[in-house]
Amino acid sequence: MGYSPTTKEILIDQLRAVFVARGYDGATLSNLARAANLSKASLYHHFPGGKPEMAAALVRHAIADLQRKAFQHLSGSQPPQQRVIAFIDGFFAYTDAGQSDCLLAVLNHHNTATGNTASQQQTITAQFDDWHATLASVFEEAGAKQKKAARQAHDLLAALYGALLMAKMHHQPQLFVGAVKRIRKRFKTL
Amino acid sequence: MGYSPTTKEILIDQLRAVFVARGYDGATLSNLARAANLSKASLYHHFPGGKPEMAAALVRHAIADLQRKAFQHLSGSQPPQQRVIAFIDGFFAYTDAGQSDCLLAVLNHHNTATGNTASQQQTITAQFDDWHATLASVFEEAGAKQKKAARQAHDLLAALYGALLMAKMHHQPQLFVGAVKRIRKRFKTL
DNA sequence: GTCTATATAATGATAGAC
DNA sequence: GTCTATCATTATATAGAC
Repeated sequence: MGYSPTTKEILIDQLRAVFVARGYDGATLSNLARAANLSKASLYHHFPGGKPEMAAALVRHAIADLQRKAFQHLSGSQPPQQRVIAFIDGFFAYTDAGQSDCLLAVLNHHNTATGNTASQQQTITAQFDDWHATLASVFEEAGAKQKKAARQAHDLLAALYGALLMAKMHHQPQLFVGAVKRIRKRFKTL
Repeated sequence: MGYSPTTKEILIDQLRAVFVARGYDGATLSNLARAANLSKASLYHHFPGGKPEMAAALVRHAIADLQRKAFQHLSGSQPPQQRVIAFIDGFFAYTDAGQSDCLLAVLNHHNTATGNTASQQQTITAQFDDWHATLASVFEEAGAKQKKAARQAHDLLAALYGALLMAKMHHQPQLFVGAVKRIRKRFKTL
């Protein structure tokens, strides 16, 4: 049987699209309300704290989503090489084959934005530190020493996010598809 | 004798810092005026077109800066391998060793922002397409076939921008230093 | 839960003095 | 070239009816 998203999950996804496309400051309540087919007042019913609370909920949701779709695969019982590949494919799925940007990367940028609390940034940074450690431990399992494993983990994440960014700069989401294929090959033999 | 920046160049650099830190929508005229030690009205004297004109001038400036510091080195008379290394080092210098973000990447994101004209995005995209072609041609000179050279160029740019982004996500600009060293090694033998 | 209407603050932008 | 003062618009946020 299929998965039925709750109405709140639908709402969150509609809001996420606006934040991803326009950034924190570019996402106005009018934009958000229009995307959700709601009035601004109704948005305040769902998120009494306004935009900061929306962003906080979206960040939590995005972290859970990326964890479930990609990093989850690093904790399986398969050999480490296979887990890394599964992670890469999961990340590919998370970005919708390069057509959707990562909300965490988008929201992380605005360091000093007005209502975008510093704690949000801290949450994102802490999560990425954690993810990096998880990925590095898999590379250690595969035989790499600690420092090398940390470097490999960093390079893999940079390659994925860099490919996503470059595809966006060239306005060719397809470039991400090819880039991920090459990243896959590069990390197939650790 | 040292290089003396004009007052307008100083102004542009002050404004650039705000746009890089806060993005297009997050950079308010109050922010910009404060950073430049000017009133909002004075900013309109220098840029009668307001924020869009500022952004246009900043994009032109950033393109010239990145061209001069990094991509310029691809057009030398040295062997292609040395030119690629010089380009990587130039990009490293452009980002101030990973401590400064690339304005072009920042402004490219906000696709549908209010006053951020679509033509600005087109300018950036066209410039990156051009830079990619230049870099690919150097890889071709080094012996790679057309398609492989294009892939190598894409992967190098993705690696550099990805490393910059990841260092920012982890709030550790130092990570960029190490990442660039590894990118250097990886592309030393084409 | 959703809406209309409204309050308050901030933003982009201009007029005009110096 | 710079400023203060001001305007029109938009933004965030709330009140209160249904």
